[in-house]
Amino acid sequence: MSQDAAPRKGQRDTVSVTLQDIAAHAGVSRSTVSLVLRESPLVAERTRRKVQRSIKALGYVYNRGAAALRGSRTATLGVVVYDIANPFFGAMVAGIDAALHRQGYVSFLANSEDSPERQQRFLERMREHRVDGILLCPAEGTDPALIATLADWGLPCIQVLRHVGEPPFDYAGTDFRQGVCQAMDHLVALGHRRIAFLGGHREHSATRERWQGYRESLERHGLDYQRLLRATVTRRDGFTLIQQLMAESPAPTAVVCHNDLVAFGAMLGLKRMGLTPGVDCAVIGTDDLEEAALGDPALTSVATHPYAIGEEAARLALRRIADPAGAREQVVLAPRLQVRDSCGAPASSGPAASSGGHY
Amino acid sequence: MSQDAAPRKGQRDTVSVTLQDIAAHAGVSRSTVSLVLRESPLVAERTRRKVQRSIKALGYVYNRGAAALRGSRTATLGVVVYDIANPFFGAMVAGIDAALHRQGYVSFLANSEDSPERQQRFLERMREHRVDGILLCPAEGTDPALIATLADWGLPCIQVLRHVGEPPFDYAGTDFRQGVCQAMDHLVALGHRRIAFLGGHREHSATRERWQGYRESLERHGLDYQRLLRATVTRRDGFTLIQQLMAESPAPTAVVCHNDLVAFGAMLGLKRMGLTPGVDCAVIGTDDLEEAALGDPALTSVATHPYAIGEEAARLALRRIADPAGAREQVVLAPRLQVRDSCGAPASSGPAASSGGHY
DNA sequence: AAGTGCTTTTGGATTGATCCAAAAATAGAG
DNA sequence: CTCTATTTTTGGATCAATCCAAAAGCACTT
Repeated sequence: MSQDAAPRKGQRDTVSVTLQDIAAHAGVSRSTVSLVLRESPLVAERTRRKVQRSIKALGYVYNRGAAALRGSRTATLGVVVYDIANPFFGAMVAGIDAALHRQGYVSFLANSEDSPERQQRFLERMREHRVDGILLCPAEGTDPALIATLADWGLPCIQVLRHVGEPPFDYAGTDFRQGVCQAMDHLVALGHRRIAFLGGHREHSATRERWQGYRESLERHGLDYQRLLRATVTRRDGFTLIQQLMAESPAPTAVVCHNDLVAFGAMLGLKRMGLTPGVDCAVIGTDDLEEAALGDPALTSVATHPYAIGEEAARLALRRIADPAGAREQVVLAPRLQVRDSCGAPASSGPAASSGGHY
Repeated sequence: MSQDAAPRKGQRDTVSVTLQDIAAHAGVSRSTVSLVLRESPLVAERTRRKVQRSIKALGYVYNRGAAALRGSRTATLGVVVYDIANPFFGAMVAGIDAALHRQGYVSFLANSEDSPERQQRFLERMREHRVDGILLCPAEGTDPALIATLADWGLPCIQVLRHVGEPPFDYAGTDFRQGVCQAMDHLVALGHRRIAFLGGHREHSATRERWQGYRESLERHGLDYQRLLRATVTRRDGFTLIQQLMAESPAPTAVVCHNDLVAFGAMLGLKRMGLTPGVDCAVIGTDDLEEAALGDPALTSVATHPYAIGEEAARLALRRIADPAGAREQVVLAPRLQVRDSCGAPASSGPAASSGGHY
């Protein structure tokens, strides 16, 4: 009879070791063991060691679910992106992952595919799982009220890359406006005066910021030529649009692209027309993906540091969880123009210097 | 005094609505509400509706943590990949995500960066979170004993893409051997007789399978030329290795690459030498990433369907969770050669037909 | 009216940790 | 050798659900 109660070898997965068991083994109370596990400074050194020995001896596994039920943290976070197959987001998620891991956090990932409905379902599920916070790259068409809803739910939310709703909110991203300005300045310095902008999702903060940078730069440099082609953000779009554009008269001598994928497409489109990227038309991308350096020609690109954005977003989330009432923060990294071979001076001018304007 | 106990508007996050509250509101017991939530057929239709109305009225949020404590499932899964920034894995994760979401599951993601230590830490954390199962793309250098350890932990584990340890185990992937064979057959049919293989991680099932396909094909077609260049799996490797290879004498007339990234690098390397991919040397990739179709020239590639692999892996995981003692399964998808412009007949022969061998 | 076989519903025990106020042990001062 | 002050330790209540055996309700027979 009493034999039945003994823990059976090799079948431990049914009956798991609990705090109680360790307490008994170490000759202390449940509470003390709990304190040891949470590395409380209250516990005396000798006791701590004794308990830790018992933990090892019994092969104890901490039950985070049980801890979360009584405590206030789950040490989990929800991460929503809209296109995980895009290497930009891959790198960003890698950054998030690295930063969270260091702090003992772990994250649920969802791919919204830019569908607000999918996004909503995932967020509701995250609420049921009692995550400590959310990292959100809002899907296109996200209701701005969502941010307030999450606040009502008591769920800290850090927006990443794009943002919706009214400030103040927590946000981590890059200064896309400044990035485009850098690209434009560089082109103007090389002598370009007809510069087009290629691509950009419909209505989004990240797109608006780029367009703003484009328009501002035109004005600042007193350029008349303005050509802003909206489109989605794929390689194929770049391929198609550049060919339309180069058939116009006058054609641009340079294009700045919404992202690297569009730029790759544009370079390919130029080649398809028998033109040489960087000679017949300068091309600048945005993101500086790994492949940019190995393009043909190597692509000049505005580096937006997705890995770093991910890290910053994760850190910000942890700060907000620690201090939910703290002032909202906006971490905006500075982009950096990575100059390579895809943009030279305009065709008619020599390999001339930084004083623009002989076109 | 008693006013203080009343739930305060707009501050509901401190005191949450529980089953008990709903039971009281609907005039039934806690157990009945629980049954309704789990869609048990035991509950009478009238009762169900009454309870559901109360759930809506009180704005109840299911607490999955509490449910998991008493019940046996957490409806969560751990997913480990080794390079989330690689678009192949991005697509795979998207497939996993889609399949899990449909079943109400949600997944923790970790990026091991091919470090067995990071992988180990994550798996331990997953155990503490009591996930129902693991989808594992084992990091390079993973101890084969890991699979047995996970089994000891009572954690179902589906290996994806690569596998370690002894069969039987659960696995989802592609038949890489067959993929390489398809590529080789195609090249031989076009008249190629000197075909090299480029790239491949050190020791891995997924690499071994490809090499096996290469060697088998050489033998089957009676080819003497054999050149297998090991390397890691990046664009840069392809770029470097192809240039070494083409400087040899005799040089190959075609290369099959470990993945598309290596193939892109190889095409770029050929151009750098003044050669034309698809004319001076045929190139075939593996994976068929989105960018393959838009390469210059468009890349012929063995499609390995990462999204589908992700879906299959997720489905297999759910099956194994439902039936932990069931027979182990290996879901191996068939790859498909996607013919494009990067491989023609060898330079000296005409645009000749399917009867190989005039070289 | 009692008995039979269903379908529904129920309360108490249980899961495994944390919180908290209070008790116990120890150190230091007079 | 007390008495206080400080450091450690503790047990009971609690978190919010599920499990399970038993009770209640209900429709039919007989």
